[in-house]
Amino acid sequence: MKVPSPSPQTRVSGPVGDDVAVRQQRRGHGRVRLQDVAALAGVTAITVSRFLREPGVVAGATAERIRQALADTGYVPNRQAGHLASGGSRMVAALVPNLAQSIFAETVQGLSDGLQPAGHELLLAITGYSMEREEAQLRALLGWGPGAIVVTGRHHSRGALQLLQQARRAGTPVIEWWDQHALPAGFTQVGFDHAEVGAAMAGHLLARGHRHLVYVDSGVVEDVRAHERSGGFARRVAAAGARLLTVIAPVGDAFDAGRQALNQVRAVRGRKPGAIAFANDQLACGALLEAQRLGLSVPAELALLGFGDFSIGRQLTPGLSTVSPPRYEIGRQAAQALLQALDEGRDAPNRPLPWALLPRGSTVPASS
Amino acid sequence: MKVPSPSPQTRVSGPVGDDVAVRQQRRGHGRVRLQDVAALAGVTAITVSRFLREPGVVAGATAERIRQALADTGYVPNRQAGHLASGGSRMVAALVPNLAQSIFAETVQGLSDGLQPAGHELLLAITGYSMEREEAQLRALLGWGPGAIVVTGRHHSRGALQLLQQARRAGTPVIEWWDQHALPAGFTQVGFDHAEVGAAMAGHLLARGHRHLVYVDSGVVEDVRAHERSGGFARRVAAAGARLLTVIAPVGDAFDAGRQALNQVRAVRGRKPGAIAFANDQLACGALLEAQRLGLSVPAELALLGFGDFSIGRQLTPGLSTVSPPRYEIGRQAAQALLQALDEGRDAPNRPLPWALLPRGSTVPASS
DNA sequence: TGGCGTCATGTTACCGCTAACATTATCGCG
DNA sequence: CGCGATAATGTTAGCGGTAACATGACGCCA
Repeated sequence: MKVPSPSPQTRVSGPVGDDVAVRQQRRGHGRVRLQDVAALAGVTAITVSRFLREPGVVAGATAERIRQALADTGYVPNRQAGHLASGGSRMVAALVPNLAQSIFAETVQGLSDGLQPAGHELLLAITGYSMEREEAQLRALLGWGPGAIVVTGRHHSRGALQLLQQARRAGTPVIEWWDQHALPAGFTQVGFDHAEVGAAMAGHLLARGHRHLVYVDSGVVEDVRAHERSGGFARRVAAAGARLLTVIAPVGDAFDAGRQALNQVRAVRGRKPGAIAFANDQLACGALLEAQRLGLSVPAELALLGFGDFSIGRQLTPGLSTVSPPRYEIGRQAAQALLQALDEGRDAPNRPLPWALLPRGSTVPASS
Repeated sequence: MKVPSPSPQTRVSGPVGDDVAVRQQRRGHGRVRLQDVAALAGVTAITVSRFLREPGVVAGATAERIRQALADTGYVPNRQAGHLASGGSRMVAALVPNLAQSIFAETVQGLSDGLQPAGHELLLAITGYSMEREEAQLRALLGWGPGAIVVTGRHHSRGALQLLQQARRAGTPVIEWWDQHALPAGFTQVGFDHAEVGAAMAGHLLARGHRHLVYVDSGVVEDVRAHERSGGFARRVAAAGARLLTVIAPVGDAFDAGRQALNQVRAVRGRKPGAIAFANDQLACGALLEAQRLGLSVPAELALLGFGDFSIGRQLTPGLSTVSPPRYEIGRQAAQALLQALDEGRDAPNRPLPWALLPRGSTVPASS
C-alpha cells in the first residue's frame, strides 16, 4: 500500500535550470490534473478517469490508492476538458423572462432541486421578457454545449427557434416550460394551457352571476402568457353573451398598478364595476387593498380574481380568489423530463400539469 | 470575393466508401467548427479565431469573407474548447441560499444584468441555506473553471473556505455578497453589516419610547444574517437597559409564521406586547394582518418593524416600517466589482452598500 | 499443458480551440 | 535596389480529459 514517488511527469513548478532557447512550454492553469493524481497513485490517468466515472471497474487495491491520492491532492475535475473529450455535458441552460419577485424564481428553484441529485449544473439567463435578448442569450449559452435547454413558453424569435431546432436535431433535449399547446409543438412542453385558464377564470365569474366582466392585462407587452389568458377569458365571455372590458395595467410596482387599474375601471363602470380578473395576484391584491380603502364591499359590489396564488392573497381579508399554477412543480417536472430524455436518448413526452382555481372571499361571499 | 470550394478537411458526413479495418475515427459533435468556417472563407482556423477575438487584426478583405462564412454556417463557438486552450473563462459561478420568494432573486437579477453586457454567463447554484450543500455545489461549480465566484455571506464550512481560498490564490476573484464585516475578510465583500442594521432597528423602536422589545428571529437555523441582526438588536436593547424577548418563528409559510409569532408574544406579554422587530417583512406583514384581525391598534398598542422592504409592506394600512436593503444593487455592484477584479487582475476593494430604515405607520402614528 | 476468455490497466489519438513561434508578403528608406 | 521593419497569415503543439483499441496477467477447462 505504499505510495510511489511522484512520477517525473509532474510539472516542475519553480524556475527550471538554464535551459534556454527551448520553445516556451505552455503553462497549465496550475490546477491539479488527473495525471497528478494518477502519478501519486502509481497508475496512469485513464485509470483514475475510469475510477471516477465507474469505481467498480478498477481493482480494490488500486481503487484504494486512487481514493487516497484524490483526497491528498484535493483534485477537482476539469469539466471543460471532460466534455470536450466526451461530447456530453452535465449542464442545463435555462432561460427565464425575469426573476425578481416573479413566479419564475420558484420554478428555477424547482429545476435546480431536480437537477442537483443528478449532478447537473444550471446555467441561467434572464431575458427581461425580450425575444431579442432571448435569442442573443441562447446563442451565448449554446457555446457552452449544454446537455439540455429549457426556455420559457412557446413563442420565440425566428432565429431562436432555428437555434433550438438545430440543437434538438443534434440530440439536445429542448423543453418549453410554462406552456402547453397542441399546435406548434416541436419541443417537449411542461406546463399548462393559459387560454384554458383564462376561460376558467371567466367561467368562475360568470357562474357567480356576473354579466359585466373586466380583464386587467399585464402591461408588459411580451408577457405572452398573460395575453393568452386574456384571450381565453374574452372568448368565454363572448360565448356567454356577457359584456367585457379589457384594461392594460400600467408598468411599475404591480400593487400600485392594480390600484390604478381599479380606478380606471371605476371611471368607466361607476361604483359597481362588477367582476375583475387580473393577469396576476399582485395586480389583484393592489386592487383589493384599494377597494378596502375606498370602502367598496367585496365581493358584493366588486369581485376580484387573480392569478399566481401568492401567499399574500390568502392572508388578506377577504382572501383573494386566484388560480394556482404549479410554479415549483413545473421546474421539478422539467428536470425530470429532461433527465428522462437524456437517459433514453429521445424526446420526453409533453407534461401537461394541473392548475386549480381557488375560490376565496374575493369572489364568493363567506355565507355561500 | 469568390468563395473557395470547401477544403478537403471538411468532415465527410455520409457513410464513407468501403475503407474497412481503419481505426474508427472519433466523431465530432456534429457542430460547425472554426475550421469549417475557415475553409469556407479560404483561410485557416487561427485567422478566424483571431477575427472573432479582435476583428481589427485581420485584413479588410479577409474579414469580409470570414464574416460571410460565419453567417453562412451559423457558427457557434465552442466555449469549452476555447477556455481549455486559453485558460480564462467568461463564466461566473454564483451561490445563493434560496430563490423562491426571497430577497436573493432580485440580487441574482442584478448580477445577471451587470454581467450580460460584458458577455459573461451565469452558473447558478442554490444551497438551501445549508453549508454542507454549499460546499458540495462549490466543488461542482469549480469543475467548470469559472472566471469568478460569488458566494452569499461570510460564513462557510471549513472545506468551502479552503476551496475559495485556493481559487483566489489561483487568481479567481471571490466575492461575498450580502455581508460586510471587518474581521474575517479575505474576500471582497459587497453588502452591509447586519448587526448594525439590527442595532438601528432597536434604536428606532427605543427612540419611539418603547421599553419592552421583541425580536422575532428566522426559524431557519442557517440564516446567519437574520441572527446577526438579532444580535445587533439585542446588544442595543441591553445597552439601553430595556427589556428584550426573542422568539423564533416557526418554519413554513412566512405570513402564517408571523401570525403565530405575534400570538406567541401576546401569550407572554399580554394585550400590549410593545414593539416587535422581525427577521423579514413577510413575518412582519403576517403579524400586521393578524393584529388587524385581532383589533389591535397599530402602532398605539403594538409597533411592528420589518426587514426587506417588499412592496406589500408599503401597501398595507398602516404601512409597515422596514429596513430597505439594496437587494438589486448588491447584484449590480457585485458584477461591477467582479469585472473590475478581472480587468485589473487584482482583488476589488470591499463595497459597503447603504441601507435605509423606512419609518411608516406601523411604528409612527400618522399624526407624528 | 495449451488455448482462450475475462479482467485490469495501458497507449494512442483526438475533442475544438488558441499561445507561441514561424513564415511570407508589403513597404519605406537610405 | 537591397534590407530591415511591419503587417497578415500559417504551423505546431498542447490545454486536460476520454473513446477506442491494445496488452498483459490470470484462471479455467478440455
